[in-house]
Amino acid sequence: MMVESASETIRTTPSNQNGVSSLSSQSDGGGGREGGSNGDTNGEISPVDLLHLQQQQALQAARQFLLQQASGLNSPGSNEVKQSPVQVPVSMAMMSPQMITPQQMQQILSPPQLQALLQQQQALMLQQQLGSKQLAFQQQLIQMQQLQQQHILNLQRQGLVPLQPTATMQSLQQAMCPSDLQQLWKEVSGVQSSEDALKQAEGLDLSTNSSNSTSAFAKAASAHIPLHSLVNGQSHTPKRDSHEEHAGSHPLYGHGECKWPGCEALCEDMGQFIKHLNNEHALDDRSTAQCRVQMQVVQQLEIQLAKESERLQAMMAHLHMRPSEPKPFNQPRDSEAYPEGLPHPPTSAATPITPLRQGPSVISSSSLHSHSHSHTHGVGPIRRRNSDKYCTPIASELAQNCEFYKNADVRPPFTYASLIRHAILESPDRQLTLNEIYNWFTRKFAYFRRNTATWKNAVRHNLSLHKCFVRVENVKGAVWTVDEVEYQKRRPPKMTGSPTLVKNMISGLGFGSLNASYQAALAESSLSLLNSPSLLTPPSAASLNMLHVGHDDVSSTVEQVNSNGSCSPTLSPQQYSHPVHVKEEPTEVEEDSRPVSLLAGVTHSLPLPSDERDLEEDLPTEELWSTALPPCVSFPTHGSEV
DNA sequence: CGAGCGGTAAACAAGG
DNA sequence: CCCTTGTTTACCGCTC
Repeated sequence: MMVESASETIRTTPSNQNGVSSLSSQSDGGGGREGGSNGDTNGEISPVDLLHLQQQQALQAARQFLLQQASGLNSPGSNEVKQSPVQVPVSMAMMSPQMITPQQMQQILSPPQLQALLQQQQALMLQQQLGSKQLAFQQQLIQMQQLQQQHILNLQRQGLVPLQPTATMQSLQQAMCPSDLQQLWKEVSGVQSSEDALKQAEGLDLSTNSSNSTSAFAKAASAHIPLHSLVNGQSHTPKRDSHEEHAGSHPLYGHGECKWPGCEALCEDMGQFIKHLNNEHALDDRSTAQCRVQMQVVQQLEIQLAKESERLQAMMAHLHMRPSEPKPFNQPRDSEAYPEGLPHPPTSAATPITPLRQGPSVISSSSLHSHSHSHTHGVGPIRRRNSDKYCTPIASELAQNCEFYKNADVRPPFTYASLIRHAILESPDRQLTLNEIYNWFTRKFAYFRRNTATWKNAVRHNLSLHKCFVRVENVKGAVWTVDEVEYQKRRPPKMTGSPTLVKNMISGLGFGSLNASYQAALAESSLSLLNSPSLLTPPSAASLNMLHVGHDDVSSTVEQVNSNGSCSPTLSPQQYSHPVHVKEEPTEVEEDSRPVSLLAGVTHSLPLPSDERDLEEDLPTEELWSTALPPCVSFPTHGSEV
């Protein structure tokens, strides 16, 4: 009835102001993270340096090209231009070339244009060997570099480019020859162009997306250095993120958080962190186990990187033959297509967009509601009782498809209550303010970057409605905590043995489970474009092991935390949140500043064997088992556990 | 068919 | 006065 129309209006109204305002602080920050990627200077000229040089040349060239275009020097007949015409806005052309700053360029040019410029000019550059000019333009290079990063941030902000992938991309760039690099840029620009077009066609409020992710993106970008070192498998830690450096010069400390896998404990300063490190991560079985896992992670990533690089080269080689053929890796953007595929964008050169039902439970569920729903609210209700409550371990689900949800405008197949709970439990203190919950939603799900009025209302509604959410007064206001007991209580035992459920679960978990997690882990470190068949290649025993563990991962982070202080699910709510531990810092910043990097992602999936044990004991929530269960296994009823 | 659940909408109040 | 936060009620659709 009126509901529909109402929702429609809501959907179209730019109601995202809240999110924007709350997160607006990040804005410009993305700018000059230059230090990271190229800052490390050694006397020697390594291949990496050379590649950087190439990059810079391309950037410089892009700038030159831009200037040329601005001054009307660009000849439309140029091959490169023909390939991907770049229209420079009038405003641009009217500007004096000398006055154009990278920032201005960024503002003037759309990301696709920028990318196109980069690629075109890079091609020109390389061909004409204009490298000799580079010294004269060193300053410009730096600017362009910043521009590039800003641009990437922009893209990420729009959800067009996954966070981690960016980091990986840089690694890849550094590992590839110039021509490859050039090609890569082409690939990216192509995708972005199309995706951009789609977005714009959709009339989506890009600003909305940008609102919350921006700072996160910035951080992610800044976090690419550690990642890079990680991917390279070198122990040498290149110049770390400047932030981290300043914050305290410990690799495991940054943004006020302990970066020990799965920890994320808040530490106000270095001293506190050191203390925490010594206390919580002393040399014990657990820590060593975590180290081992981390090593596996690194190993696996290295292997995967090699594979992906190889594949990428093959792809590029292939595409080079047929430049007209659009890059297949970009997934359909619309929310309809996504649910069909895997949470990890399944489309690839080899796998057309066939509705794979194998995927993680998400698929079945999300496609389920998106289709079964009669609501016309731009987005079907989350409605997904079965999977949510009994089947889909939200934690593992999120762990697996974190990247997917982050970038795809797909409604997560979880109830609000589940999501809220997860958000809260995932927080360091197991307590969040309403606004923090909002931020979590927007940060984790592209979907929740719009229709803010609707879902925020739903969040509040759920918080108030469900007993499992406990409001705790704080010095600085109120925070919400989870009463796990209540939460478990509200899961009726009715589900036991429901045929439907089992069916769902089986189909949901299917064989996709392991691979899904594997992909998820990789997704953390791979470009979305890397989501191709090879990702599905059976992981090594080690990786399997790791990933298997990784499954519990998010839950583990949660559970693990729980196990820290109090371990039993039967504990009182209070134990999940020491009531009066208030966060001091601006939460948005802190939250967003969390480097959502591969490292972080993988980190989550670090629960070691020991942790696994703990987890099982600690929180026999649904999260656990889907993850631990092999595909197609009968499911113990969740209710029976509690 | 009804109960229960989840999602959505909306009214309202309190506080900043 | 507006916005945020929080509570509450009502309704709808879905599943069981």
